[in-house]
Amino acid sequence: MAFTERSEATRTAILGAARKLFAEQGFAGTTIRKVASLAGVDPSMVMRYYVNKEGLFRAAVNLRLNLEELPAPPRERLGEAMARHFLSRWEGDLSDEAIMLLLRSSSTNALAAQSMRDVFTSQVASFVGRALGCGPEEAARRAGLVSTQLLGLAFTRYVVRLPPVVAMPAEELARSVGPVVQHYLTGDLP
Amino acid sequence: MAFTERSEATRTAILGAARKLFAEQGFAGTTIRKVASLAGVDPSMVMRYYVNKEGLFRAAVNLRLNLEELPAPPRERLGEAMARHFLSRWEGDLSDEAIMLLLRSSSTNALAAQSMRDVFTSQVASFVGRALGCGPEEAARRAGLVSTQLLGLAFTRYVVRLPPVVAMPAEELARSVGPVVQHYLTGDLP
DNA sequence: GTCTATAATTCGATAGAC
DNA sequence: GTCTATCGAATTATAGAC
Repeated sequence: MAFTERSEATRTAILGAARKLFAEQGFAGTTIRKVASLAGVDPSMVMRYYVNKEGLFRAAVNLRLNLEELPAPPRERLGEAMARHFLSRWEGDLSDEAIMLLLRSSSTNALAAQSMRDVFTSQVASFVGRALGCGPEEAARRAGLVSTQLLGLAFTRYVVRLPPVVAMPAEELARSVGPVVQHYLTGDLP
Repeated sequence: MAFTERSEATRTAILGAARKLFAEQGFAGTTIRKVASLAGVDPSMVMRYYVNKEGLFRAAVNLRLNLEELPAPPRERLGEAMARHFLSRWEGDLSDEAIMLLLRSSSTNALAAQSMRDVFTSQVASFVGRALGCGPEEAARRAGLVSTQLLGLAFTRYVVRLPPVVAMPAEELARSVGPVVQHYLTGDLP
């Protein structure tokens, strides 16, 4: 399909609104009407460009962790570097809508959970494999354990908003969680 | 209010069905009709006894971690004991509906998130304070960090169902995560 | 105590005029 | 490309008969 500039502007406005609402309210809580309203377009435009609600969600989910941007640190400081990388993505002015979207929706939406699995098996596990120079099976196990900690941090800080976890500055969290990630990366596995 | 035996049986049947469905489908995905159907009663009975959907949810949320049942282990094995306690609650035949309910609903429901905060500030933090004999502020910080790991484990294993985390037996997970919990309990804080 | 009937919304999706 | 009008389904919730 080819699109004119006009339609392209509408498409991106819809997508931006959808990302924001899916991230804030999850899949079920987001309605096509609200997305259209926030984007300033007619609800039928959403259907026209994205067919249905699932198509819109599928387009909105596009999480790149950009782990390749992480400057290769010495092996023994990899854990803290990873923790810092994730926290810096999540914090900041425009907080990472992609991860919040998956975090909020994967509890009740199969497609979101699948996307989360894809991200954390392909991107995280493959990064771990490259960084450690280990086989894919060991990389998957280590990446899985790393994910329990990093996703748990995101879940408690941004979704549940547990007061002591919210109160800690990102820098302090990176120093607390870093050694744990390091342990999962290079420590003994049971 | 006083209730007869007949109404009491209906009430508990409704509550059991509600717990199961809220745990599986979250707040938005659960409908009063489905709850009534599973409980084998008329939908209007649900309204009669629990006023509205929020009242039903409020009644269904009642999470006791039973940390007082945990036999006091030596201080240096507390981490693994806690990890094992949580995993043994979550695993097993009838898996812990209460935590799944909160886990699945707190992403998009404010009441569920509040309940999760209550549980992990009161029950977990107070347990940590007693077990370590430290002040409430330190206990809250340590309990918060412990929660990032334990909730993250539950989230990745039972909600996202990350393959490598699902594949590990509970015993292996306890041995992997135990030292981390131990570190948050008794290690240095930044 | 239990159930029928239905009100009042809301949502996703479609058809078609312009 | 954009919008109006609307369908059909599902939902929470209420009123009232039995």
